[in-house]
Order: sequence, then C-alpha cells, then structure tokens
Amino acid sequence: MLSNLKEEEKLDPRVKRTRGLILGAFENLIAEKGFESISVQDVTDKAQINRATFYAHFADKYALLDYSISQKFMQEIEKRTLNACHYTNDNLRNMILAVCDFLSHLHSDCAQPHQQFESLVEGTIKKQIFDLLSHWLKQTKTKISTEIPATVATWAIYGLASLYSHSKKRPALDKFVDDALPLVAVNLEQFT
Amino acid sequence: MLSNLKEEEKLDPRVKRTRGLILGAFENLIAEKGFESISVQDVTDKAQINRATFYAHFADKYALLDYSISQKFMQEIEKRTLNACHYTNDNLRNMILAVCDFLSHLHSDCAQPHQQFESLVEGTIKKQIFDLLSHWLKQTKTKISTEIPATVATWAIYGLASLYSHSKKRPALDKFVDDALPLVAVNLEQFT
DNA sequence: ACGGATCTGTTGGATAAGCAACACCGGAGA
DNA sequence: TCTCCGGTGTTGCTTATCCAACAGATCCGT
Repeated sequence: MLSNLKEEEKLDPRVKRTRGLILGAFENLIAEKGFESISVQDVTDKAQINRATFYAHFADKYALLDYSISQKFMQEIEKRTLNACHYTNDNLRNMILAVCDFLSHLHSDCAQPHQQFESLVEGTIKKQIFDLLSHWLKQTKTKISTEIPATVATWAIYGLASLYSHSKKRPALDKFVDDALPLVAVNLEQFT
Repeated sequence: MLSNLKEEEKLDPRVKRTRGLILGAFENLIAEKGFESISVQDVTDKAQINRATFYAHFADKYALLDYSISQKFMQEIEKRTLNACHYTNDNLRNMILAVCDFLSHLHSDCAQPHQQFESLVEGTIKKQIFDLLSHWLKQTKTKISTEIPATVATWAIYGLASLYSHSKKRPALDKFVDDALPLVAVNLEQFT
C-alpha cells in the first residue's frame, strides 16, 4: 500500500495508458474549471476514451479525485524517499515540508477550490499521512499503541500545511517548519 | 484524396488515438536521432503500444514516414486553404511559399537529415504537389493534357524550395518567391 | 564459418476498450 | 404539474489492441 508501483508495472499496457489519459485530462480540467463543475463526460471527451471505459476504472469522479490526489502526493513522498524510511526528527521535518509543498502547488494548479474539493483532498491526504506515520512508528517495535499519537500528528501536520498554503504572503517555508516542528515532535518523542 | 479529413472523423477512437500516439512518438524520435537509426521498436516503445499493433497500421517505418510527411504537408496546404482552390498566379505563389516553409521547418525539426531521408521526403512531397496541381489544371476544363506541365512545375517548385531551405543564410522568402514565381508560371500560363 | 544478439514481420487466441441502448435522476421551463 | 434535457451508471455484443511465440534477416565478434 505504501508504494503500489511494483504491481502497477506489470499491468496491461492498455490499462496504464487509459489511466494516464484519464488522469491527464482530469488534471487539465481541474485547472480549467475546478472540480465541482467537471462531469464524467468532460473527462472522457478530453481523454479520448469511451464513457463506459471510465467506469471500468473508477466508480465516479470522486474516486478519480481520490486516486489522482493520492498518486500525486505519493510522488511528492517518494521524491523525498520518505516511503522507505523510519521515524526520525529529520524525516518528520521532511514530511511536513512535503505536505506544505503539495498543498501549495495544489492551490496554484486548481481553479476556484471550493469547500467540497478541499475537504475531499483533506480526507485523502490525511489517510496517506496517517498510514505512513503508522508505518514509521510500528518499526520502532514499541508496545505502545500507535493509533492515538499518529492521529494527533496527522491532524497537526495537515493543519499546519493548510495554514501555510492558505496564508496570503507565504512566509519562508524553512522558517515556518522550524517553528512548527517541535510542537508535532513532542507528541511522538516516545518513539525516538 | 485531397483532404481525407472527412473519413478520418468517423474512425474508431482507438484507431485515431493509436495513430496519434505513433505519429507523436515518431516525430519526437526523428528530432532526437534521425530517421535512419529509428527502429519500429523505438516507435512502439515511446508510443506505448504493442509492436504488432504498429503493423496493423503501417507496413513498415517507410510507410509511417510517408504518412507522417503527407499529413504534415497537407496541414500546411490546408492552412492556406489551397486544397479548395483553382489555378491562379496567387495560389501558385502560395503553394511555393507552403513548400518552402514546410522544408525549412522540416530541416530544423529533424536530426541529421541523411540522403535516404531527404529523397523519401522528396518523393512524398512531389506526389502531393503533383496531385494538387493536376487538380487545379483540370478544373480549367482544358483539353490540353495536364501531365507534362504539372510535372515540370512540380519539379521546379520542389527544386526551388529545396534550394531555399538548404541555403546557408536564407534570403527573405517573399523576395525569393518574387524572383522565382515567373519562371514557374510561364509553364502554366496556358491554363490561366 | 559459427553462435549470439537484435530487429523484422506474422499468427491465434486472450482481453480491454468502444458502442448503442437502457432506466434512472434532478433541475429548468412552459 | 408536465415534459424536456443533460448527466449518471449499467449491459451485451463488437472490435482494436495485446501477448507470446515463431521463422527469417542482418550484423558482430571470435
């Protein structure tokens, strides 16, 4: 589940290609007119695929959004090789940077982000953060339950990134994370 | 045959998409490494299609080159709405401009154009010029055979464009065509 | 002259994508 | 209220693409 790249390699090339076309069309449309006003037809028209084919891959446009966001966030994570790591202060810092970067780019790439869109994204991303954090914490072989600390940290991290990405004039990211990191780290220090 | 756009409209979308992928990959590869060193595998890899699928569309890479060149030249022609026209001095002038433009762009878009490549292109383009010229001349309802005048003009036009596109510092195109046009027109003046 | 490697075209059977048609829903007007 | 319209999901059948395997061609190094 962390990095599903291996099994995606050996997929039928038609499937890979079709998903790529759908994803590409979707991202363009998001940038053009925002998520809410996109119809499945819009996507399939731009992707040059049949509407029925869309439903063979995604239940609806919400499933597509989920997949798209997960995919792109996973790339951001892999770029920083965080998926193979364990828990350290430095990795935690990089994770916060990744979420901030991701949300910042998302807001500049998407037309008129409405409430619905934002909260769908939030759900998707928080799930990813939670899974990754849990993965890190479990590697410490601790007997302490990881659920509560991971949840607290997940929400804190997303909240920070949301604040950062919405701020009018964004402060220097490094400085921002310097200030914020200790507040998150304190909840996890039992795992260091 | 002049403008095959109508029947291409109602083609199976998979066919249109596949051809588009092949054409795109081919043009990129031409720009990267030149025609001679391209293999069918290179094309299918970059286009993300199966090798067998390639052969369902083209006999070999020479057929692909022919199709690609024809396609792009036809676009150049249609851009100047020459495909719907008849013979006038002005249209002849525009045709010469079109061929010069086309060859000029071709030479800047293609890596290391070798002899084989050049002569394949020459054959393809001359066929198109000849067909279009013949079409024009036949519209004049003349009883004179069009074959010889059309051949002379075709070779002359291609020769001019070849000269122009190969010249080190290309002279102003308008001036060049001003000088050349009368020499071609004189062979066709019986059709005005 | 001999293998090994790489590319070419071609085939039969497996599978994803296309199509047309359907029932359904929610909103916009007459 | 009624109907029209545009979008949604779903279905059975058709067709384009994929795959693995094949024989043949060409080139290269030993």
